[in-house]
Amino acid sequence: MASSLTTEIKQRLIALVRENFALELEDVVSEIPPKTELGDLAFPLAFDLAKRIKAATGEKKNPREIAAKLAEGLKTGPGVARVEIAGPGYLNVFFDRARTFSQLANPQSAIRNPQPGKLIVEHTSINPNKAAHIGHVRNSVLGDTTARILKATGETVEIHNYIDNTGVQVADVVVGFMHLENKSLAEIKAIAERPVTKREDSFDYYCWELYSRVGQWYEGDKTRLQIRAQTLHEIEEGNNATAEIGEYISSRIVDCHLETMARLDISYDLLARESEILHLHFWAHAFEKLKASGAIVFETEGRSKGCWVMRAEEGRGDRETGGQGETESEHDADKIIVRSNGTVTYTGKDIAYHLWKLGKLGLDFHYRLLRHDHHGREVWITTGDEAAGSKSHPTFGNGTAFLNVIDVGQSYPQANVKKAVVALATSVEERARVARSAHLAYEKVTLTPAAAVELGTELSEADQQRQQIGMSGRKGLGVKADDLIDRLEAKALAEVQSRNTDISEAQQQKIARQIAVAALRYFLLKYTRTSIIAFDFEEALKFRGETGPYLQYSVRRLSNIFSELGRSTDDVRGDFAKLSPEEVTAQFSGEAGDTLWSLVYFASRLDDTVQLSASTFEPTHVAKYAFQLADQFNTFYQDKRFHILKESDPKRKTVLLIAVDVVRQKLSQALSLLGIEVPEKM
RNA sequence: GCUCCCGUAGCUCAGUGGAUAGAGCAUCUGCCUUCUAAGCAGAGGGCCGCUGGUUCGAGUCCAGCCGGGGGCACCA
Repeated sequence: MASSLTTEIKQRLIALVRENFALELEDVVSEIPPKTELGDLAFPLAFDLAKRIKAATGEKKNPREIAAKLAEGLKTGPGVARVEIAGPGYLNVFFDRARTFSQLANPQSAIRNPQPGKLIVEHTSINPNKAAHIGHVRNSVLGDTTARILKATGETVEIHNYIDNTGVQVADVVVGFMHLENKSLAEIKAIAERPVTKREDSFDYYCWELYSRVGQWYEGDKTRLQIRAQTLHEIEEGNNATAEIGEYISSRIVDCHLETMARLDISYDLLARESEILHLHFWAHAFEKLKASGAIVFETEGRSKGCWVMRAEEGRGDRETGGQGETESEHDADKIIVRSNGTVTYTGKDIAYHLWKLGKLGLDFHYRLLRHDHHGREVWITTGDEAAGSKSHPTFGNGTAFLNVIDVGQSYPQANVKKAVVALATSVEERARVARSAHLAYEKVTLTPAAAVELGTELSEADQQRQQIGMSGRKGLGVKADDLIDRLEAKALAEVQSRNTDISEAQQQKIARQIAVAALRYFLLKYTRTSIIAFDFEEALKFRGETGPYLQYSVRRLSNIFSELGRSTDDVRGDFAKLSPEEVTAQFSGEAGDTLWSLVYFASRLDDTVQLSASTFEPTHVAKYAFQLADQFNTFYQDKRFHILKESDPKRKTVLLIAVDVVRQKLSQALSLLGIEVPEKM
């Protein structure tokens, strides 16, 4: 479409530069001019060429002169209406609007070129010991949306949710039940399985509160930390009563998390559990491979004596004058993988897991079908028990690269994991593929002081001065995901009921849910990954302005035009096919024509935006695009010159309807990529 | 000490080295007899943290400062 035309024009420019100036360009930079009047595509390349020509021949050329030469060769090509030289030497290209529009009018199939290999996207990965909070939701929404966008570019994506069911955080809640509440497994089960009439009764909320109490309990007497260490040890060991309790609690909490995420239309292909990584001895295999490859070495001296370490980047302190400090600072940066007592660190286990993700470990999990998600798709979970595993499970892992959505605080261990995995790649090609793996680091969600107060926290004077306050599971301070979704749904329901009295209550509730999801997902996607979100209730609960509901409302308006019209889009396309290129062109001329064209042209840029988002793993680009397209449409919609249904000229009406249909399709696609559904009524 | 991120309108944030730096919110002024108010039009509001450098061109790249937040365990 427009993007293929861009590529074509770039190729022709490269050829023109070769013919006219005997220079070889690898690529040509293009940009979108700030105003429609300046054209559809601008090339600032004449400035650069002037310099290169001078360097090559000594001849001084005016950029405008160069641009004029290129314009001469460019303006005769297909798809190009005209070419202008602007300012100090911009080459501005105007598309053949009728031709571009007609191509857009015929929706091509949504199937993209399938890409080779499989990307493993890991997201969510919440410690299974308490309710999910808004920070976890940011992770899940980023991961889910990134996966949707990658799939749209033709990638095969497998979605994993890592379950750290044998970690300290689970141990803490086990300690809470066993030592603070003196509860047996049966009693814990009674709590977890009791009927839930209000949100606070649910098990993950119970554990949220208990976890915070355990933190205080440790504070009261530090020797109690020994109980935690012992509990953790028993959980890791397995096959004992403590481990059984840990297994039960973490499994129930995982169920809660899956329900929470399902509310936001988020699901997974596989839940990979740490207990299996331990019990199936993934590390032992990884250790042999790491040793054999030289990726880790045994330290015989210095502060890491007796440990297996991964060397820091070599050549770090080369330019130092070479004092005593040099070797020490070099070795400071080495990452210990196996401690001197022979036990493996977290990073070591994570390396083993990631070797498995890429099919490089030589071991596999056993799998069992956990459930069918809200769309009826299978969700699998790992198991260490071969007998419990399914004989006919899908193939998991064996990815060409992994993408981990993990908060920015984990950058250091994540970098070490990738370093180790890349070091084990056996060929240059494989290294290149694996190197695509990335840590999709995102910033935290913090609380504004106002939000913290609203959650019932008493702030110290120092905290009141701060711009933001960190959430803390340990302190029980945070915005629980289900609470927030509940509030959004309640607010949305009130809005829906005030506007749509003619539909059933069930229908009102469904719409309210869709609006709540849109509001929350868009709220989390409108920020770049690296921006800290200081959570504010007022901001998050907004349905106006730059929000998800605004986008939904825009699509509703687009669709209403067709329902009021009472004709199908296919029908209108039939009319459109009968128009001559001249008749279409006529609608795109003049001031009104420019306005119409800029709307259509912006709509055509969805594909480019999706590519940008996919290559940078930054879903916010699609979110911003959707908002801008909706914004532009709404302006158009209220423009007196474009009252579509009242349009008396049937040809003009047809063109306007096709334009609206193009915008509707692109906006709907964008929303679908963002995980936002469009309600039937609003 | 080393390292990563952030600093743009009153607030929250966009801004692939290019043209007159944008949006939402908030404030103010208008617009519901409609394909249209979960919306639209308009107004005000900016030493793009500071100082240098590279470049035809810097909010964007480089260096150094200033301010804020992370990370740098034989923790996970």
